Amino acid sequence: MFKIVHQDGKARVGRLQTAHGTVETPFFMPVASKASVKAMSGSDIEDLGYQSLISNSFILSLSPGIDVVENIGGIHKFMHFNNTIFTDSGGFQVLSKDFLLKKSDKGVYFKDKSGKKSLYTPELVVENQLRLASDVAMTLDDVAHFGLGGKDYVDAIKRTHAWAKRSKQAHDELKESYNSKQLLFGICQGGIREEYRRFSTHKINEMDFDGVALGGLVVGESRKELLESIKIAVDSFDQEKIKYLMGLGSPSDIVQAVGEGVDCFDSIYPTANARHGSILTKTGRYMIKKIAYKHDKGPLEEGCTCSTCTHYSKSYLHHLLRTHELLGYKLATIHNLHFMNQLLNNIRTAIKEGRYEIFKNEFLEAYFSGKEAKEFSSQIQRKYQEKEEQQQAKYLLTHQNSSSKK
RNA sequence: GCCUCCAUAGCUUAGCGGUAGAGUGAUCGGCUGUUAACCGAUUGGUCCCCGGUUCGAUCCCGGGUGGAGGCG
Repeated sequence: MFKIVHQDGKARVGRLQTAHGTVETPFFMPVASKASVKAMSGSDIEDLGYQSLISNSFILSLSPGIDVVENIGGIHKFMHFNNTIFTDSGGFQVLSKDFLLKKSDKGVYFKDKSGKKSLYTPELVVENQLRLASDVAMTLDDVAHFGLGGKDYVDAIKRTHAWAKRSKQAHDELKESYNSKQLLFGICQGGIREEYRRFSTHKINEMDFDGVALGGLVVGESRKELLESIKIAVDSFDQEKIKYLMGLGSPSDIVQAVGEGVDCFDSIYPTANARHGSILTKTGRYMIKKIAYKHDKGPLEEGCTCSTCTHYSKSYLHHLLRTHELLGYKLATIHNLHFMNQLLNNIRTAIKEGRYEIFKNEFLEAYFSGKEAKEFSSQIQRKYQEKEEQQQAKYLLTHQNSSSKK
């Protein structure tokens, strides 16, 4: 199921075995909520070298419906992706005003676009994921909004634990009738309060899931608070278990989290950024739609081996994304996902070679001291300065005029 | 040559006797378990010109100029 094969400080390389192959950790999963990594086919994701992705059973239950995917023979066949597929529970969607109607100890009442209300119990959510035939299912959890009072966190924790227990029981009972080898991961909550997080981690750990996840993070905390919470949770989890930090996706955050012992990530970060024209590179993020790239003949990132960078220029991507050409979304997504996969490759290699700390520091140094970012910020500063001077001159002029009239 | 209509932000245009909004574009930023090809900020106007009426005209009147259409 999961085996650690290299350890370097707190960072480790492991192997997660699922019904659809082995995934080497640490790994990053692109998000395919509606059974599609936006702009990409399942084969595209395989071609980029991804061993896994994550979909969302709640969102699939709204459309096309669990039965549709089940009847076609499961989510792998449905979206034509043959490696490991995780499915999320819908727990994160309790944060969404568009979905959430009401929470109760029974479960969550969600509404769809038409306003139709349905109850999602932990048991139903587990069964939906079995019907989708994903390789790894997540329990339904209850996420508190960041910054709320202690009571909200305590309620969320209590519910999450009760639901986790019910999920596990339902999964154990149903698994056989579905003839499934699906794994089930439990999720801890607790926000950024140390005692809450520690308590929740401990409780979830006790229930002996196939893997454990850190939930309720990356929802508004500072980087420092996030890192502290990760440390606490990782510390309280059984070290032999695979640890999944849900929702984390920026390159710098991942590099740091791996250093604390996290094995698995998922996020919309690289894909959403790509579609919005934000390109990931070793020297930081930059915006391809900026006027500066209109005539740039170079690739998105110098030295990148992705199919976008080997075939197309910044100028072309600049044009495609500005004119909302569909190809632009795909080419940019290819680059960002290639970048992430490459990053995780490098991370694993560094751990295997016992130099993770050095790798981490070098990466962060380069990522945050991006030449391009610096150049542009100074350009902007200059521009604003000029503008301010102009406005001041204009003001003085009108002021003089009006006072001379008087 | 005559008649009709039009002229407001780079573009497409609202609008009103008390000096103007929108969409789009442009510039910049943000996206971290996605119903998000999205969201936000900023920038942007001699309201075609010259007169007249009026306390006050982008608005009403006259004359230009430019454009569109119609008739010769």
